[in-house]
Parts: sequence; structure tokens; C-alpha cells
Amino acid sequence: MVDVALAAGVSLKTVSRHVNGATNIAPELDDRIRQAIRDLRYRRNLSAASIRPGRRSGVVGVIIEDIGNPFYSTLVRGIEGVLEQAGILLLSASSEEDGSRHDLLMESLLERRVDGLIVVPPRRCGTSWSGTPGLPPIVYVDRPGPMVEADVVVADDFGGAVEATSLLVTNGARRVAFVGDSLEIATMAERRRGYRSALAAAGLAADPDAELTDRHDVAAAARAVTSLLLGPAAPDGLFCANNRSSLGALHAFRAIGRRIPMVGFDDFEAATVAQPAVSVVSQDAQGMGRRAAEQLMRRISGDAQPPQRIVLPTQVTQRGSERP
Amino acid sequence: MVDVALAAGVSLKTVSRHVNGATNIAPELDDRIRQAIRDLRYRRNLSAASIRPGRRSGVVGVIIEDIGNPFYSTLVRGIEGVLEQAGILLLSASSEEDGSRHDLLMESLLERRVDGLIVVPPRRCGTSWSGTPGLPPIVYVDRPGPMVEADVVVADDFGGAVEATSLLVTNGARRVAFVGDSLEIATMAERRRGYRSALAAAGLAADPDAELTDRHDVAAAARAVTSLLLGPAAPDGLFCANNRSSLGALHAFRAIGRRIPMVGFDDFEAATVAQPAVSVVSQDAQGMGRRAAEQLMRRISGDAQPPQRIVLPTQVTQRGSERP
DNA sequence: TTGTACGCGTTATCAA
DNA sequence: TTGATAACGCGTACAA
Repeated sequence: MVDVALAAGVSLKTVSRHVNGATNIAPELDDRIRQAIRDLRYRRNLSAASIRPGRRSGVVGVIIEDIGNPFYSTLVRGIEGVLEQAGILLLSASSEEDGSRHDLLMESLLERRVDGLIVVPPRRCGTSWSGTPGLPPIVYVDRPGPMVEADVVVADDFGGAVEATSLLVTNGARRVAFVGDSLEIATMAERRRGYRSALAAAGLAADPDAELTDRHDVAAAARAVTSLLLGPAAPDGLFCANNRSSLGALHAFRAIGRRIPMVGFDDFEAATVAQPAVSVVSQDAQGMGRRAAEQLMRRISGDAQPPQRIVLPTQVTQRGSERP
Repeated sequence: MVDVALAAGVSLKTVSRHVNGATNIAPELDDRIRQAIRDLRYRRNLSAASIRPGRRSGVVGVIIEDIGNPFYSTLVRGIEGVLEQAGILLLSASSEEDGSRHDLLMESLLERRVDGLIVVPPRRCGTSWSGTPGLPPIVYVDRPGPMVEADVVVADDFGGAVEATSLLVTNGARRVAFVGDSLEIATMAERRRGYRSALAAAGLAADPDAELTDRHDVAAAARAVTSLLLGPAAPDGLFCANNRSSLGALHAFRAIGRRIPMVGFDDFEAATVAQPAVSVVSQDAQGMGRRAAEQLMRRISGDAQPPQRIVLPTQVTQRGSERP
């Protein structure tokens, strides 16, 4: 910046004004500075600019579980869309459901002085970050954070699971099984609660053996569904509690050469390709990202309202797989 | 940091040494500093640390087309895996195939003093960045950059397209159509070149009317394939040049109630769910990300070898859809 | 409208 | 092994 000032024959401060878009500069000097910047290939250092108290870094931290999961990558897309309009960049990382990894990432992002954080808390969130003074605003998304008193954007997991399960029951299923990931994950616990609630409401007994949890990937889900269908008390309906479980179920159906009615939670690419097409209760991943980013922007702008809990409705899409 | 030094009764510099993991500190002072840091909830400011010349920011910029596309999110996953081991964070953004947006993002990342860049160049890359002095190392991925003299990691698009097309021909197809995105995208041009080359090698004439380009999303690809199949000269084989085209073709088949042999470029989730399962020429997206990140790390470490062009082989996966 | 002097949080030099 | 002091690149208060 000194070099630019020297080349343009002005003071350092005038250059600073120029790059910050100040209007009270003589047009002539403005031009000289512009020229000097071009000649010297000057580019300002935003890291240096941001160390000054009260100045923002223009960066928001994002911690999700796994960018490879379509649900989360869609979520990030929603966040991107909102923040890019404010000229904010995303410093993102995947925690892989690992609490200590998550804490490390948080530290790392905080050390970089992000203006705010959008976080999908891992199943066992080591530290609870919210509340500590001096922290930038945090918005939790997809799952509630470790603190009750925090902004959070979630889908209606319970209601969606009730709808999905009821849809199967309405179509004649009497023994509806559940496939999903670990119940330590808040969304999973909620979805199973909805599943059980719907069964109870229909006067159906919950069978613990028909609840397949801790299936973390497609292959594990496929194996679980396969052995369930080949077992003694095969169900006549299947609620798949996330996109990987749904895909696994389809693989199982194909491997066995036989299917049962199913409904999945969270839409997925293969849903419309399967035969019959898979009915789902979909959550608006992009919308969740958008809402979270909007709420964060409000907080960054100084909004001090009490913490908001934003629950996005789910949507039922019937495509055929819910019927026998 | 001054506060910590004061509280621990040492000088500022000793605290600096402590947080930087220097070993030449008296254990007693080390403990006092550690305690003071805890008491004061001190967290160092990496932005401030990085403004000093020669110091890295510990951040790498990533510009891709669209984080919502499974191919790119898988690519980013590969990058993440390599860089996290070096304690490096990703500052990522989507250019949406927009050249001017891309340039803006580049400027923004450069102003944040990233240590390096991994870039998927948009179809019309406005400026050519490589070569300008003072720039951090750049590795192009998925497509060659605007400069020939730059590190780049790509898949064997030409070879893969030849294999895909030949597979259809081998299975009896005589009028093989092509569906894909804009030929301004380097990978698309290469794949069409491979497609044509395979046709020529088989003694088959290339029919311009059977080349459906500029189909940017699934719906557009589906519409194109539908009208092609319902048209006067319906093909008896279909090469889908990217994952969105493949998915579009499946939708078209389902809408019409009739299919033709097809092979897709790039594997996708629904491929194993379709009936018959879709044969693909797959590229190792995660591997491409990994290789690009590794190459970037070498450059950041000061490796000054001539620019590398890394071409990753594609792999044919026959699942049934290539047959009539 | 422009410039001077200082401070932001950190690291590097060099002397103690 | 430790500490005083000067950068790093920039923004702000205040004076001119």
C-alpha cells in the first residue's frame, strides 16, 4: 500500500480510502491511484485488514458431517447462495461424526476469526460452545446444538416420520420395520420416535427386532434389510430413516429379487429411477441451509433477539413404493 | 497475548514461543503460560499471525462449478482428506460455470492470502491467472486451465468416451447418439471427440442430428432424449457424457416406456438401481481431488519442477444397460 | 479533501 | 533461555 501511495504521489491513507470505496477523494488522485494499483499489481491483504477490532473477516465457518453426502452438499449450496450476496466466503470442513475432530475444527475456525459459524453438531458434541463470551454467533442446523439456548434450524423429523410410517400403515402394512443410523444422532432418535408414535396410533405393536439402527452406510443398510427380509418374521413395510438407508433397501430388494412397501426419509436421486419409484418424506435441504445462513446474517448484523428454533416442514411425495 | 504474558509474568515473546510449540522454554514458565491461557480464555489470532511475510495462512482456496453436483462434492472430499492432515482448511466457492463470477472469486481468495488454489476453470475463463508473479501455486482439476503451463489433474476423457462408445458398438448398436453439456466445456469436447473417434474406428458415420449438446441439467437431458427417441431416426445406442445426462436418459426411458442400450460417463447413485443397471465409464472423482491436493502440497512446500499433467485412467463398469 | 501518528495481534531480530 | 523492539499491512482518530 505504501508502494502504491508512493507511485501515485499520495499518502497511504488516501490509498486506503480508495480501496475501501470512500467517495471523498479527488477524481484526479483516484485515477492516479487506480493506475498505480494496476501497474504494481497491488492486491489488498484482507487478513491484515481484519485484525483490527470491530472489523469482520468476511468469512463464515461451516462444519458438516460429510460433504460427500448429497443432503449436506445441498445444504451447503443453500448456505452459499445466501452468503455470496454479502460477499462472504465459506471456510468449510467435515467432522465425520467425530466429536473430538469437531472440536479441533471449531478451534481452528475460531483462531481464523470467522464472523460466524453454521454447525451440524456431531452425535456426541464434546464441548458446548455457545454461551462462551467472545464467540461469534453460531447457528446449528439439521440437529439441535448441545445448548438449548441457541439458534437452530431443523426439519420436522418427528412429524415427517409419523407421516411416512402412517403412509405405509394406510396402505395395509401391519409389521413396519425401521432402518437407520445411530440413535445418538438427534434426527435419528426423533425419526424413530415418530415411527413408534405412528405405530402406536394405529394400534400396532412395536417390534424391537424390526428396528435396525446403527447402519452408517449404504452397504450396511443393504445387509440389514436383506437379512431382515430373509429372516423368520419378515416385515410387510419398511421405513428408511435417511437417504443411505433407502438406497440400501433398494439394493437389498434387487439382491433378493423381491420388494416390500417402503417409504424413505429425505429425497434422493435414485428415488425416481427405482421400479416402482420410491415415495419419500423430503426435507428441504437447500432451504435449511438458506434459513440458517439468513439467521446467521441477522446475528452478525447485531440482531440480539432470543434464540430462534426454526422448524421446517417436511413434504410427502408419493411415487408408488408405499403400496404392496 | 500481552494479557497472557502479564498474567503469567513473562514477556510477550515467550508466550508467542509457547503457542508456536517452541521447546526452549523453561517448563515452569510453560506451565504458568498454559494456566494463564486457560484462565483468560485466550485464543490466538491466525489472521494476525499470517500477515507476516513468509508465513502461511493455512488456508487453501477451492473453486468448483457446483457443490451440489455429486461429482464435485466427491472431488472436494478427496481434497479435504489430504489437506486436513496438513492442518489446512478449505475456503471454497462455486463458480456456476460463470467466468466473471470465477474471476471475482479468485480475487476474493487471493485477497485472503490463501496458500494455494485448486480450481475447476469455468468454460470461458476470463483471465488466465497462472504465471502472474506473486501468485500462490494453482492446480487445475477436472479440466485443463487456460494456461498450458500449469499443473493439472484430469481424467482420460477421450479414452473413456472411446471405451463407452465402443462398448455400445460391440453390443450391436449402429446409430449411437450423444447427449451432453456445452462443448465449450473442455471435458465435453474431449468426450465428444472420443465418441466420434470410436464411431469412425468402427466404420460408422457420425450423425450431427444425433449429437445433443448444451443440455445443462437433468430435465433438459430428459427432454432431449425423449424427442430423439420419438423422432424419425431413433438411435439404437446412447452415450451419455455426464452424470446429469445419464439420469435424464433414465427419466426419458421411463416416460416413454421404452429404452435403448446406453452407457454413461461418470458413475452415479442411481446407476445400480435402474433396470437394467447402467453401465458406466467411471472417473475417480475422489482420487482426482486427492492427486490435485497432493500436487498442491508439493508446490506449497517449494517444489519447482516443471508443470505436471496428471491423467487418471477411467474404468469401465458393465452392468447390463449396454445391451439391447 | 488529505496526511500524520498510532494501534491491531503476531512474529522476527538481536542483544542480554 | 528470555526479553525489548521493530516490523507486517491495514484502518481510525485527529489534525491540517
